Amino acid sequence: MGSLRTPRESWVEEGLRALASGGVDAVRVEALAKALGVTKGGFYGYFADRDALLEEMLDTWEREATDDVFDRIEREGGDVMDKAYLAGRLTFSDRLHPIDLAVRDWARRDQAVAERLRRVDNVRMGLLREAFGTVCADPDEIEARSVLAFCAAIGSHFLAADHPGSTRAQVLARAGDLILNRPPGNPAQ
Amino acid sequence: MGSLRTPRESWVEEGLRALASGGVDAVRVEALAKALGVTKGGFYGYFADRDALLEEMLDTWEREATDDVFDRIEREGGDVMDKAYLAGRLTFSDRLHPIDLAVRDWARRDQAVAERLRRVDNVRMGLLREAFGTVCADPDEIEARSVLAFCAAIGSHFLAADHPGSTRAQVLARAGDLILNRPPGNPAQ
DNA sequence: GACCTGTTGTACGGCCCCGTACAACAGGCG
DNA sequence: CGCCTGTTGTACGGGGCCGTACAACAGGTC
Repeated sequence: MGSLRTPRESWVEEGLRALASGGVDAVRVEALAKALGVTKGGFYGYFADRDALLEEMLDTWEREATDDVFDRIEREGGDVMDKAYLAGRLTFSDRLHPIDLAVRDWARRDQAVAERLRRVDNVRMGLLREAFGTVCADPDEIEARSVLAFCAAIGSHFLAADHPGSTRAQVLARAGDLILNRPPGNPAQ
Repeated sequence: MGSLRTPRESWVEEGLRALASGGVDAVRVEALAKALGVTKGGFYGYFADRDALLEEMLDTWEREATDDVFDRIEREGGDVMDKAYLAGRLTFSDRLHPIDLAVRDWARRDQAVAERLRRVDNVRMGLLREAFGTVCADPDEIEARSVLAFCAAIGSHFLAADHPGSTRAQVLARAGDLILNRPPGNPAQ
């Protein structure tokens, strides 16, 4: 029995790489094959077609962005705010974040993807609500601060403006202070 | 001399429509022609190639998103905060906003587009800084609140989460209160 | 009406991609 | 070693798109 020279996961992995760097339209079977150093011959042994790969890529991303993050959080422990920070760091990791942004744009044009993203974002918002629940009591304010934090995290990667006299990181740190309703200059994410 | 049956602007307009609804990769000469009810025959009389059209689409967008907005603001008058609100309403109009989001994603993969977006976002941030300058004095805080407002505006259109018990608009209104550091329930954008 | 000028339709070559069919092949097993 | 099983390379048909060439055409002008 011949061994799996280019296993299923390689295609998914390479697909996610293409998605992250070029968007959905960059996920093309023949291009992935070339990137893997093979031809597309073996691809159709694992996947019915390109859509099946896209589906499985989304499965992988959804699992990594929710279950895997939760597992990691549970293992590390800490208080609710620590957990939210850790979730943020895992979500905006070098691996997940580019995929996240690509999926977000993809979701604008594909209803099924939008549905998946909704599930993932709801999980994340749940963590944020928990965290902000330790800072204020009014549910509407919790919701508003959570959305603000989430939008800042996403939006800052789509915002192209300069900040004369400071770095993006400094500005975001200060924005974090505002969102958490605390004086400037504290330890932060 | 034959008249311009499908003038230059038609192509640009249809291109922007395709960009807004499907991203750059949806801007294809033959598809635009079909949408315009003609063949691509005339296209290459106006444009050297597809890239020339993309360039001109970006010119049009950049002008509408900056100069045209400024002209309108100057004509309408009002105080600085009113101007910022009006700029926001013009920027997030049904026409400009979908284009804006598509350009934002496009910019992640094209350096020249990123440069244009940077110019446009800098103009917008300038308006926000002016507006927040009337609310607080610390430049760092002005910057942080401006970025927060901008990120909320962009990010809320990439965020897929639900808000149990309230609408996205309500949550954003409350977030606006937080950004402007005012008590909830005031008139807002 | 004949003519000119510039727009449009049609046809083409080239390229890239999808999905299929099948032959070539590598490695484990008898 | 020869067989078997499953992976891979190659070749193909079909489709979409780009950019070019040229013929057909419509609207003005004389």
